[in-house]
Order: sequence, then C-alpha cells, then structure tokens
Amino acid sequence: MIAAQAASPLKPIHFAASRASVAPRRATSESASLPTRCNTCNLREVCLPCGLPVASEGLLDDLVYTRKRVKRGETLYHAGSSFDSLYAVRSGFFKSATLLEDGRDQVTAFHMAGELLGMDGLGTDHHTNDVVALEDSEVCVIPYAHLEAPALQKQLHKVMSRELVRDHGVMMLLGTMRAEERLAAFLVSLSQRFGARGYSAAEFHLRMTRDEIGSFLGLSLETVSRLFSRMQDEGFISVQQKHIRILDIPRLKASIGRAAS
Amino acid sequence: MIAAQAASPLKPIHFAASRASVAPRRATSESASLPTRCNTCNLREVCLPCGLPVASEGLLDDLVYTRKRVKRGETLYHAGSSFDSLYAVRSGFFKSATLLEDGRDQVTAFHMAGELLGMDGLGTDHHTNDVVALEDSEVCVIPYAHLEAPALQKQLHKVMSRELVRDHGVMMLLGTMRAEERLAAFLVSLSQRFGARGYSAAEFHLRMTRDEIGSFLGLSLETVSRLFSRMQDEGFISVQQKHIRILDIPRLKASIGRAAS
DNA sequence: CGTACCTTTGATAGAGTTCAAGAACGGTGG
DNA sequence: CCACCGTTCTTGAACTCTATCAAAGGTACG
Repeated sequence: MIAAQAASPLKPIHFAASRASVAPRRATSESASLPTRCNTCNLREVCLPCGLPVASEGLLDDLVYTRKRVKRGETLYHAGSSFDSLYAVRSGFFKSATLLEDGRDQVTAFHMAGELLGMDGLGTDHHTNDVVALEDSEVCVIPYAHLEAPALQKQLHKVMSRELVRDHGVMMLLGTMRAEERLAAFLVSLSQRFGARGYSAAEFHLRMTRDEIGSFLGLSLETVSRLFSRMQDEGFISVQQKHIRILDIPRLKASIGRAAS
Repeated sequence: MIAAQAASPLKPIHFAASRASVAPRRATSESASLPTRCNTCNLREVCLPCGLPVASEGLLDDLVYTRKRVKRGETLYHAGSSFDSLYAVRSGFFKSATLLEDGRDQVTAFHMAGELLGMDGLGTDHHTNDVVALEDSEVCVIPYAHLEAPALQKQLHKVMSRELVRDHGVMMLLGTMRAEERLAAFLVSLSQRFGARGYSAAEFHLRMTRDEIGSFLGLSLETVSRLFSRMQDEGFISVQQKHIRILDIPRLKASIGRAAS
C-alpha cells in the first residue's frame, strides 16, 4: 500500500508518512506476547492508526493491542484469508504482493514501521494480497471491531483515503514514468519515509531484493541493477549491494521531472 | 477510481460493479435542481453508496441528495479544490485524471452510472484529481456529513476498500501486462460494467478517446489504435471508431492470460 | 566453508514510442 | 442541406528503451 512518492517536482504524488514530524526513537523489540498500549508506544508520532486527532486523547488509553512477531520470510496473511483485523507495523519491513493465476505476481507496496496494512480486506471480508516480512518484524493487531468507535472513524477514513492517493501515485509512476524516473521516485520515497522516522534520509539499507524493487516498479531486476550502476556513475548516489547513500538529493529529485540525463 | 478489471484468468483483479445483479433501467434525465431520494432512484441496484445492507432500509428514506448536472467537457471538481462531498454518478460518464507539474498527466479512472467518486479528498480535505464529464452527466451530491451515520460507516469502508483493491488491479495491469493484455483487460472491464447496468456487454460505445484510453493504460494513443486494428483483424472484436462489438468474449479474456497471439 | 541466492554486466532482440501525414468523423454555420 | 473546420483516428517508418538470455562474481546464511 505504500508507494513510491515523488516529492518535489511531482505535485500530485502525496506522501502519507512525511506529514508526521520527526520521531527519532526506534522501536525496541520487547517480549513477544505482551499487549501494547498506544499511549506509551514509541511510534506514537508516526503510527497512523494511533496518530489520532488531539481530541481523542482519552481514547488512546483504551487502545491496547496484541503484538505479533513475524520472522523474515514469513507471511503475515495470505490472499484469500479472512479479514478481521488491520495491522500496524511496529518494527521491521513488509511487502504486499498480488499473484495472478498465470503465475505473474507484483509487489504492490512496501511497509515500514508506523504504517498500517490490511485494508484490502475491508471490502470483501478476505484479503487480496499476500503480506510477507522482509526482515524480522512485529505488528500490532487491530481488530476491526475496535475501529468502529465513532471517534476513530474519521481517522480511518483518512488513512484509507491517503492510501488511495498513494496508489494513484504508483499508477502515475507505472503509467507515465520511464525506468530511471521510477527508480528515482522510489528512492526519494524511501528516503522521505526513513527521514520521517528519525533515520537518515541520505543513507539507508534496502530491505528488498532487486527483483522485488523491479516487480514494484514494473521493471526487470536487471534494469534496476543497471540503473543503480548508472546513477552511481553519474554521482547521484552510491550503491554497494543493499546500502544506498544519496549524494545529491536535489539532483535525484530533479531526475524524476525530466527523463534521463 | 474505476479500473480495468480482468475478470476471468486474473484472479486477484476484482470488480466492484459486477457484484450487483442486473438493473436494466437507465437513468432518465429529469429536471435539474430537484432533490433525489435514494429509495426511489432507479439506480438503486447498482449505486454503491445506496447499495446498503438490507438492515438499513429505514435509513434509505432519509437519504435525499441534491443533483448536479455536468455537461460534456465540464469539470466536476479540480485537483486542489476543497473536499466536502462525495458524488454518485446518476447518469453519464466521467474520467479522473492526475496532473504532474511537468505537464504529464494520467487518467486514473473512468466512472459510469452507479459509481462513487471523490474519495481521494477524504484524507487531506482537498481533492487530488480532476474529474471531468466525458458526456452530459448528472451526479448525486453526498455531503460527507451524511456519511457519518454509524449505519453507513461500514458500507463506506467497503466502498473504499473495494476501490483500493481495484487500484491494485490497475497496478497489476500497468506493472505486469503487455499492451494487448492491457487493452483486453480494459475491454473486459467495460463489458462487465455495462452488462451489470443492463446494457449490452457485447456491444457498446466508448465515451473516451484513444488518447484517454492510452493514458489510462500507460500506452500511446497510436498503440491503442493499432491494437484495436489488430484485434479486429484477429476476429476478437469489431471496431468502428467508438463503437465496439466483442465477438468472442472467451478469447478476449484468454488473451489477458498469456500475452500476444 | 560451501551452497544457494542475489547482483552485476554484456549482447541481442522485441515491444512500444515517436514523428509524420493522410483519412474519417462530428459539429457549426451559412 | 452542404461545406468547412477542428478534432480524432489510422497507418507507416525509424528509433529507443527495456526485456530477455546468458554467464560470471559476490554475499550471506546455514
């Protein structure tokens, strides 16, 4: 559900996470089965489900969720499984993917800490994606019933609407951008999202493979690899395997606007 | 927000409108400024906002909306305009499009009678698309405040979630399909949606130009035109300008699964 | 420490875009 | 009712981008 957002030159592509101001603490992994209280959660500032309007402070006390661990490579839920909860990522990293009958599949989103997933199941009572952890992760399980409180409704609408807007951003990306623009937009999005969570916006570790990036961006893994190399040659970024350093953010952003160099 | 859905060979691409069973009446255009009552609306069976669960029958009586006419080429709302209502299409045809700063734009959805639009504005209080009528049209204006009734909440969630799923279908389409598959999926989607509304599923009139189709599908207008010609040569369909007749629906659907002929 | 996976890089080919020009259509006004 | 104009559609030819095939390094994990 998370998208590549091109921040600067691409006006209409919005970015959910960037609205939250910095929250520099990282989620610590505590013991597994303990419940979590939103009002003491150290992701409060970026966690969308808990990023409730000020009015509902009292309500936060009641929001206690169970946590669930998902190890790298494990599935949080499968397409077709029944829907009864949403999930907020407490720590780690996930991908959502949709599988076609003929075997093709596509990564539709990447999710990092503080982001909400599972909304694809709201409509039909069963999920339509697979969600898989790309590293050892932990989520808060939010039973759908909890979200029926009137005070939470508007917030939920906002989260869902933002997701719609984000998906439109991905549609733009897939529909109108060339390969290098797509990858640049993807990097800018990651950069902003890491930045919003208190991590470095200029240097980070990719949790996904070239293949998964390619699937998300509608490109082959070889093209992704080649583009990383080319961008490095051109001095925008530095790449060593999964370590990315963005050397010239403005130029990276600019490369989204008008195609290749 | 409406997408090209590939029905058969592409499992995960869902199709909101097809769930409604046939509703063979067409919307008649009455006088302009009269309010509309949902429980007498002849789109009841397909109109999503009004397609409420049986439980809420009494509620339907209260749902009275004002109508608004939008002539061909006119804009229902612009990107950036403030959000306060959703719109249900009573008659006519719309496109949603998103514009990038550099001038590129993309059609993100087509909307026909009975479909709901405007949800892109829920998150940020202002819309992120332009919505333009492709023929003289009429919408029901649904003030957001009306939707805060608890009985309507779940329904609204479902509509939004279905839209998320549909957007994922478009992402699949743009991310993994080749040109001919995309166009086939698009035609199948239109066919099903017309069918669900009581019109012929095998023969219909395109309301949009080749350019708009191409924009939606991530293709150039020339490619769209060429593909129409090729499909006609191969006997799937018959095309004369905007009149489409699908001669072999199974074969059309099959051509989505495995690429070109 | 070995094996499986991931990444890089090259060569080739194919799909789709772009540029261009002519044809068909639809609406308008005389 | 017909002629005209602008828009839309079709089709061709050349080119570009990206996928595909292939093979060699690297890394990480068990």
